[in-house]
Amino acid sequence: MQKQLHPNISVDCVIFGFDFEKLNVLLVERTYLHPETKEVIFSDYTLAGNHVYVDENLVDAAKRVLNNLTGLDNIYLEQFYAPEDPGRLLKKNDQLWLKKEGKNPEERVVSVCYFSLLNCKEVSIQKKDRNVDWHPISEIRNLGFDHDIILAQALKSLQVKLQNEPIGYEMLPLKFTLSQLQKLYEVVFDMEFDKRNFRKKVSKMKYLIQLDEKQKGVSHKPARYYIFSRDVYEKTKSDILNFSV
Amino acid sequence: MQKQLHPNISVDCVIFGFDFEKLNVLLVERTYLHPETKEVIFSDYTLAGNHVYVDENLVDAAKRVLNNLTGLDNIYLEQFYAPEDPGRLLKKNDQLWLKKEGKNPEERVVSVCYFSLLNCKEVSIQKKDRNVDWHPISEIRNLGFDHDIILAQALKSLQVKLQNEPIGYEMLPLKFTLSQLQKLYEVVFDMEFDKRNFRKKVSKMKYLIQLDEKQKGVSHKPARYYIFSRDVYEKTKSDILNFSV
DNA sequence: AAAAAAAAGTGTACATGGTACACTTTTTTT
DNA sequence: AAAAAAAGTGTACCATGTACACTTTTTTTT
Repeated sequence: MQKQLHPNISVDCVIFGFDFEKLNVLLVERTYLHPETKEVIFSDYTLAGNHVYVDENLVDAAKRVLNNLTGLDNIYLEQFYAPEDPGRLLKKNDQLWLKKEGKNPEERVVSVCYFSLLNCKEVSIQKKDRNVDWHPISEIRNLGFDHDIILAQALKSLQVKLQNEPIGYEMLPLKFTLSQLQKLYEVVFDMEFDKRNFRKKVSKMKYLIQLDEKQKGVSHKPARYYIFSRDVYEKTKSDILNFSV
Repeated sequence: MQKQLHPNISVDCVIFGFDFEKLNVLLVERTYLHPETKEVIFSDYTLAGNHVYVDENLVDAAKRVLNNLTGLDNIYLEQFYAPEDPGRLLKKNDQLWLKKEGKNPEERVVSVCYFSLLNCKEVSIQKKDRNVDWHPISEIRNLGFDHDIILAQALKSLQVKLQNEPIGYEMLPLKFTLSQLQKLYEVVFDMEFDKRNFRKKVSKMKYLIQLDEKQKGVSHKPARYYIFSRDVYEKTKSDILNFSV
């Protein structure tokens, strides 16, 4: 891998995190100070992203961005979109920011976007010099660049994917309870589900394996733990069709 | 739109066409002759694609490529993938070809890929100087560049999309029969369906509207024609969830 | 020690949707 | 008039989705 960033190619990462209560997205604060007076000209948030090295695989670049913020490797990543508009970086604030960052603000940048899935509780965010933190998805608006559009696409793609594959486990700890799993589906789809029906449904998933172990330290009846078996999943998944619309 | 192609950004189009019998893809023949002896060094096929103009929207570039080959506007287009490998154009034949085309073969090119849907019978292919034609998807292999990978992704994306939205109509004439619609689903999913069950299923789709008109000039009982009503579809589509895996 | 609080865990009846399956009808061709 | 070709049609069974409320287990509080 050659150590030079390509001026026209970037990746952006929509990093979803579940904290057992809400669906969150990892955002980077962007505060632009007046070059002389140092007063705040604007301050907002963006997704995590970076240009790719000239000889770097796109998904490797996304992994690098993710590793930079979380210190983690082997995180679930899914390519979902590339913004189409050549004017995607031309808003006034974005231009100021790009200049400050030493970029040529006129340069067209095609960004290939990935979403990744994490359990908030198991990540320690590597802040370094930047202010990086989880934000509940319901409260996110007015992101920098075209990142509102990218985030909206990411959520749709996550929903489609979660309808078709059991990727929710990527956002849960190794051992989790059925209530936690249900809450995860509820926050991703922004819907509530009936507890008995949800359990009936997941009880058919053979790759969901009940442990003898129970929760500890909770001030109510402790729940049974479950684990996800990738092995069982890979062996039992069958390509069922239902062109439902 | 500035009339200069960006050296690092391209679009590729997987143009699917249905001919009432098979699923086809529009391919461009690529024959490389020895610069002096004019003997054929290699000859194969590629998807349709082109670099984008420096100030051109990606989807507009895909529309342009499509219009170039078919003369058509307002064709269904869906972005589905961007190849990730920086070495995607480095195979020997591809390098020869790029040089011949006046491109810098060392230059990294990120391609954003679209699939589009057509009815073969309603398209007259604009061959110009190139040999462009429909190829049954089952017979396609060893495409140039990384186009085998792109095509495989396109087919998966088409299947997912067709399971969730009634985009099959994009590959049929305005008026079509239920047998034609069934055949379309069969070739896309490479499965056979039961006629009665298929009809029971589509009879629930209110945007499928039966006409009084019947087929003419067929040597058997003529079938009723149906049309797709986008209006009815848009009004009745409800976001039903089934996280089925 | 008893009561309250909190969430876990459980079953049934009904409606809807999927699946397996074969013959009659209508039209053209011979 | 008969044959060929594809259109068109219904039922029984099984699986899945949905609506719905109480008991159990544990901790916390009094």
